[in-house]
Amino acid sequence: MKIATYNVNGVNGRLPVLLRWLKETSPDVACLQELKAPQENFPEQAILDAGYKAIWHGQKSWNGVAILAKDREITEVCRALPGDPEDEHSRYIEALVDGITIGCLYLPNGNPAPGPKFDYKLGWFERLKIHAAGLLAADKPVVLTGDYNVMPTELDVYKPERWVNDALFRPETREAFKTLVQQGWTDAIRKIYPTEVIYTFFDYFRDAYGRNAGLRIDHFLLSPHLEKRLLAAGVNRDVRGWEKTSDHAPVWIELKDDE
DNA sequence: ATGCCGTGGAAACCACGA
Repeated sequence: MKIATYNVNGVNGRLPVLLRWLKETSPDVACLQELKAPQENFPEQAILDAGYKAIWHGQKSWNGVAILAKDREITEVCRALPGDPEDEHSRYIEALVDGITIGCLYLPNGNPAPGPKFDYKLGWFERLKIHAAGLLAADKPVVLTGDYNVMPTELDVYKPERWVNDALFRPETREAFKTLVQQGWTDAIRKIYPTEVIYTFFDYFRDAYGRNAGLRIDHFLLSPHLEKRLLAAGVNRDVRGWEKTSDHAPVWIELKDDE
């Protein structure tokens, strides 16, 4: 089973690219972030026509997450990260697909840091850790994937020294990601490629893609059950070079079928 | 060091992103 994640940066503006990517790479499950569309403006029919069922949590202007599945049922578990009823951002949706719990997340950017946006990011991280610990304790196959807005190590940044004070790379942010992983999760890309430079995001300007001036901020965290089933992982880097494309590239994993 | 680009929504600019 192939599972992919893609920060589309506007699901309607990106629809031709999204449909082409689905057709060319044919993931069984696709987690989308940054829909930037209210609930009623999600392009459900076009996605159904492409062969995918979908659940989504939209929001006017910003955020928004979705889970798509081809030829499979999607059973929604929740559409908010527990722990703060005041949080109105659409940044988390969770579903069961083929017995796998799939958490699709869009972690806050957090800039400028320090400040209230950075506090919100760290608070969101703390809630994610609590939720993730509960998922591990349930001892089931789980994937937590999406745009984490974190470069975990210097290997994941084209010029680390320029990012040390940025909310995506500050010590507090890296520490939060590290302690999350240390609960018992596996970073799928790093399991397959421990030392390679791999990026999932390239700024739109100054030809960041052409210069390979990127960041690795979209991640797959796997529970122990799924770590054993991991066959392959990668980035659809060429998608970032398409016309009218997102500033993120899709990331994917391939899992062995359950016995 | 920087929003130089891009999106959405409102209103011919602004917020936001990483």
